[in-house]
Amino acid sequence: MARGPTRIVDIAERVGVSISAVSAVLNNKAEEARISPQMQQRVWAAARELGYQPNIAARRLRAGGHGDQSTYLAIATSLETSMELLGKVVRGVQQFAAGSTEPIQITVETFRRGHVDKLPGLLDGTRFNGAIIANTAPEDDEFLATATIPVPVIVFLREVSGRSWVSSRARSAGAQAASLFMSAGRQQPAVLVPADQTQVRLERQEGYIQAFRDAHFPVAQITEIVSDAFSEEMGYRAVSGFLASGGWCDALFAVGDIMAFGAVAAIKAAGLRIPEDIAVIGHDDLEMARFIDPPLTTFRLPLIDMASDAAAMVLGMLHQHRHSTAHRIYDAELTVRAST
Amino acid sequence: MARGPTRIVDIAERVGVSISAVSAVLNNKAEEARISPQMQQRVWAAARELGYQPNIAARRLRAGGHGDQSTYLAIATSLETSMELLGKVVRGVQQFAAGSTEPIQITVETFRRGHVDKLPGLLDGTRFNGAIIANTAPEDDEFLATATIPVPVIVFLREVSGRSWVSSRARSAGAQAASLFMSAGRQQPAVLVPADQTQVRLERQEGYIQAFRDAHFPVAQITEIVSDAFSEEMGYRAVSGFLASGGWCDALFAVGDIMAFGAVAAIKAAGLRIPEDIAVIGHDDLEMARFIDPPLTTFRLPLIDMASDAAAMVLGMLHQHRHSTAHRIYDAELTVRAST
DNA sequence: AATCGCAGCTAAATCGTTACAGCGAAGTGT
DNA sequence: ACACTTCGCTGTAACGATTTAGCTGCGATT
Repeated sequence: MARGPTRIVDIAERVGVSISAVSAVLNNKAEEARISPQMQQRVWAAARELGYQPNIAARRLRAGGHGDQSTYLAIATSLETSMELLGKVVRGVQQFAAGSTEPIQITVETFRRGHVDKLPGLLDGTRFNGAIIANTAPEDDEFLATATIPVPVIVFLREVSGRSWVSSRARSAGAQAASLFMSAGRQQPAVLVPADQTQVRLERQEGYIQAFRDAHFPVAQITEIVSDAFSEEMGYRAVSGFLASGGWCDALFAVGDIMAFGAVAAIKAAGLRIPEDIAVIGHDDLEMARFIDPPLTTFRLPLIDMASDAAAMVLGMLHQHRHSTAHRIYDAELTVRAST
Repeated sequence: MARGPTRIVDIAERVGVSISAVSAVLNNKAEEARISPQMQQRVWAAARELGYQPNIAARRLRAGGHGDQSTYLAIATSLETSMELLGKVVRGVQQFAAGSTEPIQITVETFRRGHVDKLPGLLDGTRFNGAIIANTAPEDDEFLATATIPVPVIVFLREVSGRSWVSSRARSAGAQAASLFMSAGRQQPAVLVPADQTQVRLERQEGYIQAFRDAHFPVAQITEIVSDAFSEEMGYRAVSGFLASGGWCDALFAVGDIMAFGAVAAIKAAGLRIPEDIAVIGHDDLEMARFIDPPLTTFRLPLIDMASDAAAMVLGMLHQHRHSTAHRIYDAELTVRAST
């Protein structure tokens, strides 16, 4: 039993029959192969007792001849994330695959945030031909920067040295939010960030703060409101807590719409008006941003195009057989709505 | 060239070297295997010219010995869907996998709505040991009901005859919404549904309408507002159009929160008050439901538990080697908020 | 008595890759 | 002149499943 997973040959031995017979039975081809009913029973019984699971890799290898030998492109993401990003990435990659001449199989693989090193197939190349990795934590980025990875990999919305990536000019978005607030004459800016920061969101924050500095804005400190997690709920609690404890600001930049939604609800619940008392800017332009009250001023990244591009880059690397890296940076576009 | 995808042996022949040598070079093991630099160059060049892609199945089969021979559990979903459901299903399955003694690999496979029959690996068992299928269209359900599928499959949020499924008591949720409106003395109920209905949402609608009928509610017709798609935007447009064209109702049940969000915005934009003029009930209890203005009364399904259950059922079927079916039904729980 | 047909199997090839155990030639040391 | 090492490879056995082409008895037919 220490032999590891049960194979067809194990069943064959136990029953005392050939592996062809077992295969026929298990594939419901017993009639064609003229296997007697009692033999079928014995095979099924043995399969159940031994806990047989077909080996998918072997099956696919065998079937591969006439079937689809396509390129496997993985979208790897950590789960501790809003699914909206994943949806757009999948859509973008599909868009690329639809326009590609070669057949591409898209799979979504998941890893625990900070544990991308355990992503199956990443280090041994046994799961996919290439991958787009999104939602990495700093530990993941560090791992990716130093590890030897046998398949082409592209990092999404991160800039990892030594790797190819597709990212955004995050600082500039932050700076743009800052100048919008400054030109509106706001006096006390704040920024809402999650405790588990990601690289691009951190850069948005930095760009925002830096822009005030650069403009010699007469404020000693830009208030930083930290939310326990990247969610509506935590955004709400962080801002509620801030306001309840006597905090004050008249301009709030949330580094993600999800948190901005919570913030907007918190501000209204505190009896303050948006934008009169506090102006709010978000980032991501989720569909919901237009439908909250008031509609949210926010930045939008062309995520679908970016993902499509990332897919093209992976395929390019795949064909080059080179270890060169490529990078692409996109700008976020600001949509001004009633919240500012 | 008509041979299909390039294999290692093709490269070996072209370069005039053994396949072991090629393998060593391509796996960056050239140093250990003592392959001369010029030979490495020639191998890489040939690989590039021939467009070599390693066969993942073969690699995994080979590596399988010491590696992870785990059970592959697929979550298959159509893409024309909000990702929020997918996220919860993935989380539920992961939760189950974490508590399971045997190693389970989770993959997300996608299909085009109405084309689940083209889902790779579904008919030939070459991709996964078992699958949870969500977001099917009626055509998909029909296919699943009649097709011979070699792997255990469980349908999520659908009741497909001849298959195992995990679903919800959707009619009863609709009926509950109706009785809430009736007991509040509402006069003219309406229901907001998407044009591309799904089974559970259709049943919510039917249960809602039936409940009014059963109560001999004095209304000839329950207004049905049809949204072009299941999205905030389309929900908004449908309700705006309805109100602008002189339509009237004082109670609206949206079969999904996403559409309810659009509806709420539309009602407010039309100058009507919620719930004074129109009461609104949604379904799904998305996190955002608590943070819109007014907070939305809505139903919640324990999707994560349901998905975990579905995973357990697939594993059960896998071990039984039986073609029996199993079913589980969950009730939605109503959370009353300010929108009613 | 020889042949035929059929039931009920078996043997072996195959899919593409990797790992491991050599093997001949050239160079080095004594 | 001989053994020994190093270099630069080669040959082949797996990995686990499916498929195709048989093969062996046995009863029935001619």
